[in-house]
Amino acid sequence: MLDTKYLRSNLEQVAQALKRRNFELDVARISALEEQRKQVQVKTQALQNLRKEKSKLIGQAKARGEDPQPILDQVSGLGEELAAQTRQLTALQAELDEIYQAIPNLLHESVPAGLSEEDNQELRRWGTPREFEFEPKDHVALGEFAGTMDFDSSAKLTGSRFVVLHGRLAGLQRALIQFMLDLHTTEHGYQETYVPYIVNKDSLFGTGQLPKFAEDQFKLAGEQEYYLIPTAEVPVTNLVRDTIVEADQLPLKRVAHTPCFRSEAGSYGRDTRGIIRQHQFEKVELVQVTRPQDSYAALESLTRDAEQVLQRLNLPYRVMALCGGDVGFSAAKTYDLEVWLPGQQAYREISSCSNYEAFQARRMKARWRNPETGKPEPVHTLNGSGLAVGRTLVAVMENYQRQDGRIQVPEVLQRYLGGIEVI
RNA sequence: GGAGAGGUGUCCGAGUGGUCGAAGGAGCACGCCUGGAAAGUGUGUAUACGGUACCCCGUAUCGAGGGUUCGAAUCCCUCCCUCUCCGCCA
Repeated sequence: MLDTKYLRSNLEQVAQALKRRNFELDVARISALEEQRKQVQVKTQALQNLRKEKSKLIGQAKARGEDPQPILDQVSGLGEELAAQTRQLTALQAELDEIYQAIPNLLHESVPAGLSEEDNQELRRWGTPREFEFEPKDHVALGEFAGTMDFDSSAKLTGSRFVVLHGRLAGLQRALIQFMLDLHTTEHGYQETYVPYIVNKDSLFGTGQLPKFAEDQFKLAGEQEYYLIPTAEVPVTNLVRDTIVEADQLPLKRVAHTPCFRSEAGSYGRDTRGIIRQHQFEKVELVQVTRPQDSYAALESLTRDAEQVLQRLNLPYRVMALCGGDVGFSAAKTYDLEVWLPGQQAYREISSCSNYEAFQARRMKARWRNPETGKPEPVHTLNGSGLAVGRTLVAVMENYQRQDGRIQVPEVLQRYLGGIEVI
């Protein structure tokens, strides 16, 4: 959510700024509604004031043992008028809230112009794609050859976009998770956090998945309105919802491994082969909560923390600055890490690191006490995958494959697999 | 699942129909005291929206939503959460 005060007093500028992300703001409608709201609000509050004054007089009259009837006569009919005004005000506010909640975050000035992912800007590359002396296979072929990646079973158990991993490959995924958690907790200063995989709608609203992206979520049946988490960003960031963090507690740096659940509505044709796009996947997520002045430095360091995982695994990647049209709804700026996949002969997204500035914090009422003003002010929130485990597994399989179809175990992972070097 | 207690400001905590945005304390900020500090002491210290404009004024908010009433933190209903005891259970 944008700062409504700022939005109201800078409507035209905001509308102009939002064009960079291809979003049309209905300035005329908002102005008209706001004007109406103001009128109704002033009238409502005047009536409330009148009621309060008269009620006070009644109380005082009664205390003196006088007959309050004359004053009671004065307020007859006031209740209905007030109720009508209140209904109108509530309706107007609901309409405005709906509009405001659907407005995406403002972009940081450094975000490159552009409308689609073709306009994303490559910032740097690391590593050199390996020269194969044979035709490299993709992860599906490798997994099926070894009998460790089983789509027949997952289709039987559940349906499409799920996978069953067997034996050493399942172990390799577990090793990746542990490696990532260990790296971020021991070398990058993140505190490991375990969180629920089911959250309520307030949490999803706080990070911006609701109300606009309800169809992307798995909603549970039952009396409670519960959802499976689409990413650990939701429970971990919402830890600071409705709280005031002391200045000396910032930055908060948290890392969590969770499964993630996404309906993938609207991506029916895409990435149907393999485990690139699944309804359920593992992810290690980095979350930071910072003072506003620190958030862009934090975005750089958080991105480097994610990059470290790829570097230690010796996987070639590139860093992309997403263009205005490709930055997500809640983010002000996003870097994507794309890993080289020999099976696809392409760089594919494996991490997305974003600064949300105060956008999520305002929705969540997550604040810190600014020592300079003494006032509670919204914090800045950031998160990034460090990394998407399923896709990292794909990258390891494809980059470390041997001609015989077996997979060399990256050195940093061997200690997690009892020292074995090949699976 | 059964029985009971409770949810109030940054925190603790009083308040059971009217003068309550809310006693008291802690914390924090500023001042006094001090060579300096501690102690002591004085003052201040919620958020949102609106009006007016930087001086204030109004309205709302005491877990959430509804109701009763001229008037609700206080009474009634529904829901959520926390704690204690019992039962069941990984």
